[in-house]
Amino acid sequence: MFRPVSSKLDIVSMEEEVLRFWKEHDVFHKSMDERKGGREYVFYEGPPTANGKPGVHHVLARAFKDVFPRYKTMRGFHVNRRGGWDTHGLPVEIEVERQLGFTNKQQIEEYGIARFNELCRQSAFTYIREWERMTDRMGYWVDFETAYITYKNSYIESIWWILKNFWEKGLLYQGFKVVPYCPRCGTPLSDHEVALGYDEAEDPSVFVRMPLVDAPGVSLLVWTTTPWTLPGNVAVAVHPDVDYVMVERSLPENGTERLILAQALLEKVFGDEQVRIVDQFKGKQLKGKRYNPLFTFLPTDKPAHRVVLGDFVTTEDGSGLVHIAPAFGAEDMQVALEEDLPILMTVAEDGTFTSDVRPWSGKFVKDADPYIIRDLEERGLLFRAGTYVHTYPFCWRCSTPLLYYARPTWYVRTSQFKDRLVALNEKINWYPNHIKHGRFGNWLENNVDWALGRERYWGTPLPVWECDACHHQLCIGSRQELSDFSGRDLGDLDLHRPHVDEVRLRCPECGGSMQRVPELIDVWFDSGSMPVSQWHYPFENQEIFKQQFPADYICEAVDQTRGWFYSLHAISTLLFDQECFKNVICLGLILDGQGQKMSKSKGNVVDPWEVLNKQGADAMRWYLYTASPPGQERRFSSDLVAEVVRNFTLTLWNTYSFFVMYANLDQWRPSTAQITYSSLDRWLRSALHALTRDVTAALENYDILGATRPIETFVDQLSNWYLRRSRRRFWKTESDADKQAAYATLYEALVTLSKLLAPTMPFMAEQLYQNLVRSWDAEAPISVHLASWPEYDDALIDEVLNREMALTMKLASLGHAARNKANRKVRQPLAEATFSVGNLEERSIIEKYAELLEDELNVKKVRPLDAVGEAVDYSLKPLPKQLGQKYGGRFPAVQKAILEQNQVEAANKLMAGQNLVIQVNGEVIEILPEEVEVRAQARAGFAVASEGGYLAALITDLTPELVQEGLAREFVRRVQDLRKQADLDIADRIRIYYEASPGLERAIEAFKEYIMGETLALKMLAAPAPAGIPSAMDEFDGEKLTIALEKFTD
RNA sequence: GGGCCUUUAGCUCAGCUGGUUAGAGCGCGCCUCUGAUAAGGGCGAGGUCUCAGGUUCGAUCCCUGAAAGGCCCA
Repeated sequence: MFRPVSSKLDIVSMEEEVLRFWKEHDVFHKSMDERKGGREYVFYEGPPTANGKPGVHHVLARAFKDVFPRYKTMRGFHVNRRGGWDTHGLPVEIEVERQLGFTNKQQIEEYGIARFNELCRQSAFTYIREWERMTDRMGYWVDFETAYITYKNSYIESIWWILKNFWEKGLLYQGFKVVPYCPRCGTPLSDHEVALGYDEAEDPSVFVRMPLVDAPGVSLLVWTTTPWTLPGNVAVAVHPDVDYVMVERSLPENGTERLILAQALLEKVFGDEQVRIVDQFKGKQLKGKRYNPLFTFLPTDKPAHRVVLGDFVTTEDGSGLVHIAPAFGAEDMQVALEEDLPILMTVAEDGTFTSDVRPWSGKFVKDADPYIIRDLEERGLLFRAGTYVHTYPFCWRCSTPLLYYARPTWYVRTSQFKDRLVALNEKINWYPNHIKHGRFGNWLENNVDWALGRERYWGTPLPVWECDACHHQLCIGSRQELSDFSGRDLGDLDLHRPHVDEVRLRCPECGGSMQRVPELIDVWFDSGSMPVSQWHYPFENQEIFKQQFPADYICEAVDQTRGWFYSLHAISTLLFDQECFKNVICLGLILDGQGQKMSKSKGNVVDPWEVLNKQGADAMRWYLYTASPPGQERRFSSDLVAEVVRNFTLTLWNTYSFFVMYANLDQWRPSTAQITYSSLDRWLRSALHALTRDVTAALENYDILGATRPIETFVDQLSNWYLRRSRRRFWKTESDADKQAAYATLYEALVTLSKLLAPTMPFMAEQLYQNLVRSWDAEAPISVHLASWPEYDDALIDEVLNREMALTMKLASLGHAARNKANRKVRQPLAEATFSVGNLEERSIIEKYAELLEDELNVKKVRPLDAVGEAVDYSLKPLPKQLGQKYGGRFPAVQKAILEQNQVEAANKLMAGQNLVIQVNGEVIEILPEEVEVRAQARAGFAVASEGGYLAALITDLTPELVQEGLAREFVRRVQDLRKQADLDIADRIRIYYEASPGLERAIEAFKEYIMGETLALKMLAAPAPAGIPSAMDEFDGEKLTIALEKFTD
C-alpha cells in the first residue's frame, strides 16, 4: 500500500512535514557526508549581512544558489555547502550609531571604540534568526554550523596574510583619493550618504582666461562653478574629437583678444556679440599647449599647466575646456594619475585655505569665492562671472555643502594587472553571457587601483605599522609576526580596533616605536578573500583549500559585478594568477507586480513570509526559476506565485493522487515483470526520457529555464492527455497486461519527475519520493536528495512517435472544435469524423490512431477524408521556407505560378506523391510535394474546423440508435454526479431507482448493461425510490428523469 | 555623459540559425467535459511585435538611428 493521498493538497503542512523529516534524519548533512570521497563540486556562498531582514531578493538568490549543489549531489559529487556571514562595514556602524543617537565620528571616539565595536559585533547578527528561519523554510541547504564569519580573528589573519603578500609584491601603496567630504564633520561620506543629501544650489559660474605661453594675445577660455579650486589648477582638459575654434573679439577698452573654446558653445558664451572665427581645429591639436597659471601659491614638482585630452569633456555647459584640480575632483585626480600631473593641496581638513594660499588663508573656501573672483578680475583674467543653479550634494547630517576632496588613503595596485584580470575573465562562464564582456568586462578594461582604506572603526584593520621616528613602514602578515615585532605573545589579541592600535612595534630600521596606521580596509576585501580566509589558509587547512579553490559555481545579483564578483576576481588574480570561479549566474532585480522597484518608501515590498506561508516554498521557488531568464529583472507578487500553484503544483499533485488511489485499489506494486506497453505508453515514456535528457543537459549548462519549463509542459501532457486518455485503463475491473502497462508507465513518470524536480522543488519531490519509492523499497536512499539522478535511455526516445502523437492531439483538438461549431456535445455519439492532413505520411497516422480519436471524440468511426469530393475543396499553399531557400529571388514568381495551377488537380497530384511541373519565365521547374502544403477548405454547410493544413469534418446526422446512446450517457452522468454528492467510495456498488419519460426509459432499457457497468450498479429498478436516500430530478433533451441510489449491501 | 539590459495581447511571458495565418498562461464573454483535478477542452474578443530607416524574394528576429523604462558607473 502507498500512503493514501487526498486530492486536496495542503501545501504548507506538506512542506512542514518534509522539513521535519529532513531534520529528523539529518538529511542535509548526510547529503554532504555520504558523498565524501566523491568528486568535488565547489560552491561559494556570498556572505550576506544579517543586520537587516531578508527580502524577496534574498530568496531569489538563495533559490538559485540551491539548485546546482543539490543537482551535483545527486550526480555523486561532494559539495561542501558552507555558509558565511559578512559582519564588518559601514551599514553595521550606521545602525549602531542610529541606536546610540550619534551623528559624527567624534561621538564614537568619545564613547570608546572598544564599546562601539562590541555593539557592532552584536548588531551584525541582529536578524540572524530571521535569516536562518527563512533559509530553512525555503529549503536552501547551507551549513550554518560551520559558517565562516568575517570578524573572526582567524579570518582577519588570513586577510593580513594576503595583504602582506601584496605588500611584498609592492602592490600596496598610499595615494590620494578624492572623496565627498564634509568639512564640518571632518569625515568623508559614503556614496549612499551622499545620495541622501542632494539639493538645489546656486553657485558662481565663472569664465576665466588662461593665456597661452607660446601665443601672445591668445587665451584658453575655461569655465568653473568652483572658483575656490582654481588655486589648485594644474591643467586644462579638452575632448580630442570635439571641434574647437579660436575667435577674435574687441576688448571694451581697445584692441582685441583671441580666445579658444568649443565651437558648439560659441552662441551660449557670446550670445549676440560679434566675434570673428580665426581658426578651427580638433581638440587633440591643443594637446600639450602650455599656459600661464592663474595662481602660483604652491610649487609644482612636475610639469603642469598644460592642455590634456579627456573623453569626459562635454559641450553641454561652459566652454568645452575643463579646469583640472586633482585634489578636488575624482575625474581630475584620474587625469592627474594618467598624465603625471602634480597634486596641489590648497585646502585644509576643516575646509579652509592653507597658509600657502596667503590672501585667503584660514577662510572657508566657499566663502572665499567672491574674493577670488575679484582678484582675477583685477588682474584681467576674468572673462565673465555669473551664477549657476544645479543640484549639489550637502551633508545629510549638518547641511554643509560637501567638498570633493583628496584624502590620503591606501590603494591596491590592481591596474598593473589589468591584462591578467581581463585574460582570466575569459575563462569564466557568465550567465547571462553579456555580463562577461559588458558590465564586468568593461569594468575590468577601465580598471583603476582599488582604494582600500577606510577611516572607520568596525572592520579589518590595515596591518601596516609606521615608525614615529624614521617613518619606516612594516606590513604584518600574521599574529606570529605581530608577536615577534612587539616582543610579546599576542596570539589571543582581538585583531580589531582599538586593541591592535595599542600594539607598538619596534622599528627594525631605527629601533624606534611603530604605530599602526589608522585605516581599516574596504569590506569588499573581506568577502573577496573568502576562498582563502574561510579556511584560515595558509595557517591551517592547506589541503582543503586546494580542493575548494576555485569555485565551480557562484551566484548573486547583478549589483555584485563591481562588488563581490570583482573582489573575488581581483584578489584571486593578484594572489594566485587564477580565476576564482568558473561559472557564475548573475541575477536580475526583483520588481513588484507592477514592475516597480521594491522600496520601503513606496511600501510595495513583499514580505517573503507572506508567500511562504500561503503558497509555500516550492511554488515560490518555481516561480522565480520559470518567470523569466535569470539575468532579467523579474516581477514578483503573491498572485503570480498562486498561478504556479494552480497550474503546475496542483496538476502534478492530482496526477499523483490519482495514481495512488487506483494503485491502492488494485494493490499494484512496482515489479520487474515484462511489460507490454501501448503506443500511448510508449509515447509518454519517449517524452519522459527526452525530458530527462533535456533537463540534464540544461542543468549541465546552468540553464535554469531549460531545466524547469519543459517539466511544466510534460506534467501538462501527462495529466491532460496521457491520463485523460488512460483513465479507463485504470478504472476497468479486469487486471490485464494493459492495466499493468498503464500503472508501470505512470509510476515511472512520477518517480522520475520526483528526481527531476528535486533540485528545484525539493519539498514536492521529497513527498512523491517518500510515498512512491521509500514506502515499499527499504533499500532505496532515505531521501530523494540522496538518490541518484535519473538516467535516460536514448533508445526509448522516439521522435517519430512524438510527432505522431502531437498530430493526434491536434486532430483531437480540431474534432472538438468541429463539434462545438456543429453544436454537438461530446456526450452525444456521432457516426463519423473525417480528417484531412497535409501529406501521405500524416494520413497514415489518422488510421493508426483511429481508436484513440474515436474514444476521445465519441464517434463511431474515424477515417481520412477522401481525396476527392466530400466536404471540402483544396487549395495550395507554397511553403516559403523550402521554396524561398531553394529559389531565392525567384520565389515570388514560383509562388505565383503554383497558385495559377488548377488547385484541386494539383492538390490530388501532390497528395499522391507526385511532383508538380510548372513554368517560370520559360523555365521548367519541378515542385516537390513537401514544398507545398495542401489545404482543405470546408464547403458550405459542413461541420468542420481547420487550422493550417489540417481539417476535421463531422457527420452530424443522428440515427435513433445514436440518440438513445446519447441519452444513456446523460443518464450515467446523472448517476455519477449523484454518487459523488452522496459521498460514496469510488468502488462502492449501488442500487439505482429511476423514473423516466418514455423516450429515456427506452434508451435506459437498451443500454442497461452499459449503464450498470459504468456506474457500478448491481441493480436498476424502474420504480420510485424509498424515502431517505439521495435522489435527484432533472430534465434534458426533452426528457424527464428522477433518480435515487443507495449503497448496495446484501 | 558612458556601459549594459528591456520594450511582443489588459497582465506575465514564449517565439529555435530570418520563412505558412506571431503563440502560451492568467483575466474577460459564451459553450462544454469530468468517479483524479482547486482543474480540463472549444469558440470569441484582444497585437501598427515601441518608432524610423536599411539589408533581403521575405524582418518580431539581422544592421543603423531614435524613443521609453531599468541597472551600474561618472
